[in-house]
Amino acid sequence: MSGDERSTAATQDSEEATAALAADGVQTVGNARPGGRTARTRAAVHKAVRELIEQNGETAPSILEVAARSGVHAATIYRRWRTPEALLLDVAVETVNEVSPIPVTGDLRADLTAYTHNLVTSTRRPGGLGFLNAMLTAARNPEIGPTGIQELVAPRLSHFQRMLDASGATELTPLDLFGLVLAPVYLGAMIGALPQAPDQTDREVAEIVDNVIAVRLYRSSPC
Amino acid sequence: MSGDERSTAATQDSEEATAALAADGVQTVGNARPGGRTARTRAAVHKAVRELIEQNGETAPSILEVAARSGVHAATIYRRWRTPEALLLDVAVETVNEVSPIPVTGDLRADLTAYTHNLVTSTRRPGGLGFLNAMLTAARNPEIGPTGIQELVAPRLSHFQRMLDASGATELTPLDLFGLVLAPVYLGAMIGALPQAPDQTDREVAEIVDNVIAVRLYRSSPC
DNA sequence: ATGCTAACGCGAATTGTGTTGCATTTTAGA
DNA sequence: TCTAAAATGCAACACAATTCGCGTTAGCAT
Repeated sequence: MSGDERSTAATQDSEEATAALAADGVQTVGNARPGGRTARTRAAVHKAVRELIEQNGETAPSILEVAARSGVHAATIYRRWRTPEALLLDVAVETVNEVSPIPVTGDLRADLTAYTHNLVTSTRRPGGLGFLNAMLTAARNPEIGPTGIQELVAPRLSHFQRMLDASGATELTPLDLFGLVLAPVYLGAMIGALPQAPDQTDREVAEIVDNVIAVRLYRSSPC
Repeated sequence: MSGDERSTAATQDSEEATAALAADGVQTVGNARPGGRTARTRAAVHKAVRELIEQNGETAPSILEVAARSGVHAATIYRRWRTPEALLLDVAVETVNEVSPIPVTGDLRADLTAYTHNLVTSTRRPGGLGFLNAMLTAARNPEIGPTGIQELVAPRLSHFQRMLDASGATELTPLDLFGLVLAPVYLGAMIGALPQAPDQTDREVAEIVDNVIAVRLYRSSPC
């Protein structure tokens, strides 16, 4: 958040998708004015949401709570985000893009290990399942639909593609990584299967990465 | 639902877990009386929930809607299930146990293929993501906690264990299947990555099963 | 069959959530 | 600087969700 008030500048190429969906409540009919006060209230609301999540753990904050904490009037929040789910999704997407970079060094195992370790750690934090929940809610929302979800996911998938390209892993697709890394980590966290001790985290991460390697090997030569 | 009114008889060993958590609103202080009318209203409510899900797709029904449709008074539903989430979870767990059997023939690939195919198909139905959502909500509920979730999942895991035992796949654990099969299918359905054409389903299923085989081979001999 | 009481139905009361009209402030452009 | 309109604050409002008290029904044990 630093000193700059304009929090509109999120991360990399995922911004359009975020703006297109999450903050869809905005009336951009005439000439929009995203600067100044608008950015300021947006930042205040986001900040309040993050703090509330930090406090309350997995219990999602209501719009009324966010309004009280941020000092922004509830009607304003309703007008801009429409529903608590949309607000949470907006914050979640922005947070993920800030917090979970996808490394591209050319060493597949190293990249995957770094990314997975980061992912596992983040799912343990209070509200760590918030992103999954926000995505799932969006996926179940008929207003958004499959197309909308894919727009949200697309930038992450393309980053995975870069990681794979850099290491020459042509046997794998971004969707494979999604299924072999993201999916088990999130659902593992969900059923509380992830180890709590930090030293066991490394073993868990290594196992997941090994699975990816195993699939890659199997596809290149089904011995 | 057949002719029998007592829907209390669910499936296999997952019943205790269901009763212990989902229907926790029941006052079992004195001498309980789960038969007769109680079972009848429970059946009516469950039936209404299923029908509403079938109609409305992914949009979760409210308690008021369920009350209207089932003919059971809303206050009664509130008293027994406390929240819509608990009700949905109750129905979801029961449905899964009825709809998704875990085959045990001794042939790992065959068992996995049958199970996965069933799973993929069920996630496509209206409300197919309802179970995932119900579990996730439960996982995020502090009242339930990690212990509660594990109780819900335990019976399924033990079934997976039987499947693995029968085929001598000692390299794999039930959690592996959870991470390699359940997780990717659910999250794949979530981001709309699953193919829609029925003939592509087989390819998708085969790919997932192959992944499991690959991991098993890799662990038995990391060539 | 008879009594005890859990479970239910009913309707009112309460709370919480989301909407709308209007005055005021603030932004972006002329 | 000045102006049109976008964004916000405010308060009243409409509506849905949840709880409560109380009388009635119906399992279950005796």
